[in-house]
Amino acid sequence: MEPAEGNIKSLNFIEAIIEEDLKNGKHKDKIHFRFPPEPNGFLHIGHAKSICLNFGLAEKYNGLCNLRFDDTNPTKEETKYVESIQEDIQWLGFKWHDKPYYASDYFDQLYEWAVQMINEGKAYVDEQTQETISQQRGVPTRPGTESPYRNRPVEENLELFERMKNGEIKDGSMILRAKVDMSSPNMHMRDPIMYRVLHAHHHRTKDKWNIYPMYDYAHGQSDYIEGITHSLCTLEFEIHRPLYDWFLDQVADGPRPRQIEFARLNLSYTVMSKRKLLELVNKNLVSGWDDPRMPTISGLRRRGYTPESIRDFADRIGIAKRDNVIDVSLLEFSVREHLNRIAPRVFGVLDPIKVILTNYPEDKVEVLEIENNPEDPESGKRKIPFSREVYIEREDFMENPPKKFFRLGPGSEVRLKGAYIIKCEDFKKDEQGNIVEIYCTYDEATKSGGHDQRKVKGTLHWVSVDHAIDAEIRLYDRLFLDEDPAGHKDVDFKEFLNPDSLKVLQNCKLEPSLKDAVAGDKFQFQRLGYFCVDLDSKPEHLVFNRTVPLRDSWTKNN
RNA sequence: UGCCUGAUGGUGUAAUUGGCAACACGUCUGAUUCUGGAUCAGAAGAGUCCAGGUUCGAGCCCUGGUCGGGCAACCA
Repeated sequence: MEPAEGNIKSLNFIEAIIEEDLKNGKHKDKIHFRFPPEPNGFLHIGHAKSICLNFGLAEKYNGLCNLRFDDTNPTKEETKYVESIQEDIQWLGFKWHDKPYYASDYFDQLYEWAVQMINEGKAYVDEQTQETISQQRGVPTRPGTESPYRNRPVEENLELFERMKNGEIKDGSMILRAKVDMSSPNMHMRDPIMYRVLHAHHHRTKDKWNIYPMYDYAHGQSDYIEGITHSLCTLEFEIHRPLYDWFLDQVADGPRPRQIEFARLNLSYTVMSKRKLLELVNKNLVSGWDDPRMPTISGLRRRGYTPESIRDFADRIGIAKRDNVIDVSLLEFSVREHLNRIAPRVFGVLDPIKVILTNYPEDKVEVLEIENNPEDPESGKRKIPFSREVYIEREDFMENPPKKFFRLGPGSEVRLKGAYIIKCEDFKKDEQGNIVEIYCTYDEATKSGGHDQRKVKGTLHWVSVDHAIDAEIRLYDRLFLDEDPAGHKDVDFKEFLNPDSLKVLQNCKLEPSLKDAVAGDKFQFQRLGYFCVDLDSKPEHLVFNRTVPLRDSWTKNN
């Protein structure tokens, strides 16, 4: 994963800014980033991009990165989300500076600054209705009109704001507004709201506050309080930057943070908004935030993705300002790449059909040695029992195979991997015409590792019937059938849900070494794909998730 | 019709003060393989949204367009 020597990865535009600043000695202390999630949902792969960016930059430039919960809206935020967010960041392998920070820790300071702004005539209490205020704000093409309360005396503002804080004011009946510019072409500058009245219980400050600051006011000030140097956010906040700077102007006298925007991640065949993901969860269209089909970090984790693969993915997609849609296959490439290196190879038959080796002794059991991972010489070997009856994959046999079918068919030969070359002599069908048993002979001289170098085109995975253990296997496919499910004006994204995104297979046959596998263990089921043990798995009922199939140039071309 | 912003192979990202458009994924060949995986070798694929201009020379600079994204929550 390290770039080859001489192949230095070029800087993205944010790194270019940082290096320029560093060169000019702009930052006296360490550069300081922050990742500021709102605890109102689980983190997804788009957040992973941002996490890798912020924490990654801190690592690269020997700086710091805070985790700060942007918890200014108690009506949507919950403790369970702050817990999952911390778990996900740590799982990805990043460490935040010091301790988790919270915007709510700054409510007192924010309040004081607001009072100061009132005193300086830069903020006022407005008591018009929401509709009126919205109307007065006007439209982007025409200036807004000023509120009749805009120039009310400081004393009055002070008193009213105090009453708002003390809980004497009804929700929605008064707000504190910054006095900026009602005629600005930037709607965010038309006297933005700083505080609203909310008699809501906050997950941390409990019932202390009856007013809560808005994002625009709280965010930049929080950055400033924490000494953030680079405040990275997504493109939709670009238009907020003048306001971000304006609020900073009101209080800052030292070095101030600089907001830089980059394009958020879009992934094909999925949705990436917390609102939509929440909807899938609430309507039970998925099993939860960590459903393996979800693009959440917890979903990917349960699906069998590794932190390394996600960080590698984040690395590959880069950072820029133009809108982008990354193909999910790139994410899949990253997991395969990592799992190929680390996942032990095992045999598992998803759709078993019995093969009987007619010339193999009835009671004989051979213990064969097979290497665990040809990609990893350190991984050693394991023992696997072989006997007269084995299961192979149903689709590895065809009664009338096409020309280039390298597997089993009447009269043809294949190798059972790690064992012998076998030849199909006959097969049996039931009344419905389904093949139920295949009869083969084995060639004793072709035992794996022996001297006979006879080659056959096909190699199959298999499991000894008497030694097989049963398992449930969950096969996942993309959650949506449309490349951009949320991109249709007239069709709800849920219309594009893939009805076959989950297939549960029972009575799959696995090699006995898998008996003690525990949740999270990852394997390559030879010739099939990468699988991991699911959270639901129990010793008496193993459950595996398919993380991703192997690349397959056969089915792709047929 | 206002403001902000972007445009480079199919996808994503590069291209130092203007100097032969590069890398990765994908695709296609071939080699190799006891995984139709992996690996290795190679190829095709853009002349940089358009039109002008400056320059010996423009993806980079200038002018004017076109197209895409965002902005009018007491959300973040």
